[in-house]
Amino acid sequence: MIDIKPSKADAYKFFHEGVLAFNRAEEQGLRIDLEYCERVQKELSEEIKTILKGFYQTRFYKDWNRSTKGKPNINSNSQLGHYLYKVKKLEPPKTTETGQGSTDEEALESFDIPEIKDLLRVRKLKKIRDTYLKGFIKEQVDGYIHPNFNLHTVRTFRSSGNSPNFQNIPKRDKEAAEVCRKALFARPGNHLVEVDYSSIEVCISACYHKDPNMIKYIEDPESDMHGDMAEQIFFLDKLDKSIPGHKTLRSAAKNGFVFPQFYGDYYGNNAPALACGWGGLPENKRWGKGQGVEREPDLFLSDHLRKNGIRSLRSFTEHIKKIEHHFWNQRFPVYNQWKEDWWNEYQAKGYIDMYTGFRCSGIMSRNDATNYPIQGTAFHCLLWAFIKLDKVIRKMRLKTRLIGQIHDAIVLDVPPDELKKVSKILKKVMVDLLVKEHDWIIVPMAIEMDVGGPGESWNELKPYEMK
DNA sequence: GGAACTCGCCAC
DNA sequence: AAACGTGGCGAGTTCC
Repeated sequence: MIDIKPSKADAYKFFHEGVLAFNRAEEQGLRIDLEYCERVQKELSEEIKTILKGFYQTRFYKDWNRSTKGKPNINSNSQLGHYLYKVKKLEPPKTTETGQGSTDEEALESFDIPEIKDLLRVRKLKKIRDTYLKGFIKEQVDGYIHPNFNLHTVRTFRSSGNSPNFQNIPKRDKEAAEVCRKALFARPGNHLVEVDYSSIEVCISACYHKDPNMIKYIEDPESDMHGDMAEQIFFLDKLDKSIPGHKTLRSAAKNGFVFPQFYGDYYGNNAPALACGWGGLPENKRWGKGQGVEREPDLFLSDHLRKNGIRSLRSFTEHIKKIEHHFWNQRFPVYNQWKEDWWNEYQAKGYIDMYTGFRCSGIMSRNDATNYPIQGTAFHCLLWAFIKLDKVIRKMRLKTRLIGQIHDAIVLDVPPDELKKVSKILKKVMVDLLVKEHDWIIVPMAIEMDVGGPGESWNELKPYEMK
């Protein structure tokens, strides 16, 4: 069978159109509340000052100060590392790429030294103040920022962003997300809208490996891959879906096992991450009674695991090793075989081709070779929709503006009287047309939309019923 | 005094 | 046998 794919020329034309569409979005930009940014910067500076005032009085700081040749600097992680690991001779919980004792949040938290908690708090506040608020102010012109989107910087042919980077504004950390996103708005009276593809990398991976079990998970709305993995990992039965801890355990399975496995991680890293996810680690290599999330009233997860013969990280790791084997050999064997075949093909040819006509060459690891096509192609779905939407919106002379993009999501500025119409166009273009015009998309695609009220910030978006 | 590097941390 | 993919950016540090 002849495999018809877009050519490199098509890929070039596609990115050329993408650059133009992104450029129009950059020109639009989004509104920032400059006064808010400046006020919060000052408030953060005050809080930092107060924390440091106390910190400078501590024995911890004075010892550090004495042991450092030259000017002491509390922003210097190399000084902190020197003090903790050379002067105080603490054992580094982990090391960096270059073999130095790590001073990241996870490493520092393991010490339970109150002064270090202050330093971590300061680090977090400075991140918000200096990377985000300061970045917005720096790039602001007449109350608008114009984030840049690039198509020429990424090995996988994804996009990147800068000045400011619109693609890494805090979201998971509630405090940081609120402070940063409260600065950003649609035009006065308009809705800020964010529409994203659901699990797009999982869908696109299925288009490559065509694993029937994975396709079933995608097609059946009643099925739940992460829920199933949580059941298997934590010895839960079906009834457990109604218990309060289920949500925690499901997201532990999703973020501690399933996604890392898809990126090429292994059980040895998954087990400690999972144990953190339910609250059994890192303090205890062996867990006692009454630890972790409550599985049901008076039955904690540590007790539940003990009942199933898992009393320590060691036995939990063995358990996860078996689950990994099952995951790739029983649950998704076709995906597993595809990874093997794909890797062999790369080794034979020296490059990999995507459905979208792009070719990645150069030295790649096993994980690279299987991750790149999925990551790139997933983004190309978004880009295809972005280009199409840009055309449709202009042709229809709508006042709605495309203003940015975050790999699998599009951000728009929408007047109230266009909201309903735009939500229909989004569904039509991002789902119906995308699938119709790409014959290699063999699974259903889905989108979700969040909308802010008129005049509300990016922090206030709520789910929107698209119908 | 700037380029290049390291580290940490934000996003998907 | 080996062992998590892609970026940007601020601050500190080192090199020239």
